[in-house]
Amino acid sequence: MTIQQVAAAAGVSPSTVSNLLNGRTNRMVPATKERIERAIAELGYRPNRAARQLRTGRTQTVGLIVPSVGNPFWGAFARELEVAALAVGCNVLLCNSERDPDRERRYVEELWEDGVRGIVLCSSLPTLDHLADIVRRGLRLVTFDRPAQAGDPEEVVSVSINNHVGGFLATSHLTELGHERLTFVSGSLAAVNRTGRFRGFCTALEGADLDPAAMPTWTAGGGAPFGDVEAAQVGRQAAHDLFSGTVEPPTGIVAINDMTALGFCRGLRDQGLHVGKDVSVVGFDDIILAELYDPPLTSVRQPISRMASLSLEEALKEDDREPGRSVLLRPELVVRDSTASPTGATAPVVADEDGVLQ
Amino acid sequence: MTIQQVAAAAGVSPSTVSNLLNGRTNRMVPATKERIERAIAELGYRPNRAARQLRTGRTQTVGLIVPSVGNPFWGAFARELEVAALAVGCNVLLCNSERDPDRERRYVEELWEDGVRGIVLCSSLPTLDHLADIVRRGLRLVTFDRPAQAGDPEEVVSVSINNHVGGFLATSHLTELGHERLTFVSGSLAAVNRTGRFRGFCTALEGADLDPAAMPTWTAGGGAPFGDVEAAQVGRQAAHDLFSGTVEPPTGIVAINDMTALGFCRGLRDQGLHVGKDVSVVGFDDIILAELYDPPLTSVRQPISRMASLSLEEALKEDDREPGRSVLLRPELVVRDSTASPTGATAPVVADEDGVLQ
DNA sequence: GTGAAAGCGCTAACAT
DNA sequence: ATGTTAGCGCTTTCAC
Repeated sequence: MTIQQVAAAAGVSPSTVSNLLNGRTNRMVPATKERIERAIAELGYRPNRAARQLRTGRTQTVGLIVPSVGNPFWGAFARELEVAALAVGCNVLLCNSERDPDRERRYVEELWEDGVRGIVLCSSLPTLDHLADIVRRGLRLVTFDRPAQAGDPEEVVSVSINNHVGGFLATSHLTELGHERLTFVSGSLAAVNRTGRFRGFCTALEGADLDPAAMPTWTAGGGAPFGDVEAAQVGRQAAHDLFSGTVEPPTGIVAINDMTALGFCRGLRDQGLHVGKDVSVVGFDDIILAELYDPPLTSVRQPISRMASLSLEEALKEDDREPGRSVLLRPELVVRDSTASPTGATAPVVADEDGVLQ
Repeated sequence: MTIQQVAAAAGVSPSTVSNLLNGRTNRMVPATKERIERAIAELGYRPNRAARQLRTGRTQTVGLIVPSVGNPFWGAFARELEVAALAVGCNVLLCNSERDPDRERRYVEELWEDGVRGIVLCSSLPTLDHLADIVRRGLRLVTFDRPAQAGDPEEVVSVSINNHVGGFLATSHLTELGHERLTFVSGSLAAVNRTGRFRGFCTALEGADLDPAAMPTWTAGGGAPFGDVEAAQVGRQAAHDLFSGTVEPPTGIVAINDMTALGFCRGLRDQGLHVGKDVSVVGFDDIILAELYDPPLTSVRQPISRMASLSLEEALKEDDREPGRSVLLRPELVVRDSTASPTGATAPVVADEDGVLQ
């Protein structure tokens, strides 16, 4: 089934069919349009993408590179992006980078050669140096959860939440409950979003007249930089380390994400401690399992649906770029049962029935 | 960067370069080979896919259609499939069907037009009628978790666990613990894998001299057929219904998957009941969160890594098809703390440290 | 062992 | 308002 056959069937030339296919219907008389449309329908014709792409150099595909779809947060985000893409007739090519710059580079090259319209990149690595040349060659790159950094190619746009605010919300929730010994638990901090959250943690502590430097700290064991799937393992390890050492352990935890938070809760349980009673835990992302967990996890929610459509929109934009544009959305704290005041009494919190803090 | 320029730089014709690119190195003298390879390296040449595909009609892409990557099980599977694909230089195009036949059909058509080598389909719908014509036109279709059914196009191959065995393992674990009132909790049973699990449930009951028909039943509320993301909601609703009615509730639950099981646990908690004490719950899939949950969830594990590589392999096979081939792998029961004997005493179970039943 | 040439299906100047 | 035409970059007979 080619455009030629359709043209023959409709008694017109291929270019007229092509014009119809590309929305230039103003260049033909309605009767012609109708004839072609009938021919297309009858023959069940669908244009060949490879030919189209070879000719125009463009595709209807965007690439999505996430650290790991094994992490439900990225799964959920991928799904939202796909919904947005579907609505505008676009495909999504999904890749897992495991936050490995080499692998990321390889995927980006691959996607670029595939002719993707743009790439939504979710790994938040400290620099984009490994991708700079491709961006300079014209790749439209959108970084998700990684605001533009000094040194980034200026063409890159970004969509993320304000991680500083997120870290701040999580932490001040704990200080307001009366916690004075807090620990920020994360795997490697070598990701832009992570340092943002950590800065928010420090800011909130200072706002509560607490000294960040005086807090019990935990650092992911050397060697293997944990991937996203191992996030839970990180949390579990942290709980073991923090509660079995000689240092007085914290009463509240801010975790880098929900998987880590849930792993931490698991680690607490390993030691017979109770989340929400002995220790308060705040997660980040508000994945679906936060609500399901026992106890339901207090978490900082990211508006992923909105973020997905914004990311897609940016990834598809043609040339009217606004270089270096960063969109920062506001996260919201969802208070559930994993946090309470350190004495055990729950502090009064005003929240709607979905748990969103007012 | 085109093949012409490489040819010019190496002082040969495009066809010789093409021969090299396609592994036909036996057709040229080693010196030529080397010269071309140097030219390719120096110019940083990479073949244009669109042109290649237009010419050959083939791609290096496989399609993957899952019910929803929002469900961590599918996220994990997608990741495994990608790993397998990466190893053989293949791309994966990921789609969420939400188990909607129309959407599925649309995606399959889309992928087919995109020239994918094959499609791995994970939705387990009762029939493949909506895809029969495309399969007949040559689409290489692999159904995951959906053994071939009577009426399927014979070209379709399948990879799945033996769901009957899985349902049996889950259920007999409970009967061996002494449970006599069991309920199978699932959303719509209109999926092949689901009926298999349910049959295993019945078989195990009969093996324990219990009458399936005498068990308390629960059926997903009418109207909206729950999608995969709503699986947790299904479980929660089931817990509410089963434990607030006039019928004597079950002491053990076999859930269709872990998300539903976790939702069920949440629902039990809503009513002040304790999983593993008041009620035993077995899930299915062994997603990463099963292990993290409180209490850790007993679940039927699917060997997804193995299943992913098998699926990919089948999807990529050229013409040497073995029509109707079904690969059935054996699931294994992972016993954790969400199951115990109805009296509250834990029955002795022999398991290795990872919880795998011996 | 290597090259010339045709053409995959489509689009977009450029005619008319 | 519609048609003619020249490729996009590659593969693959078929010559030599």
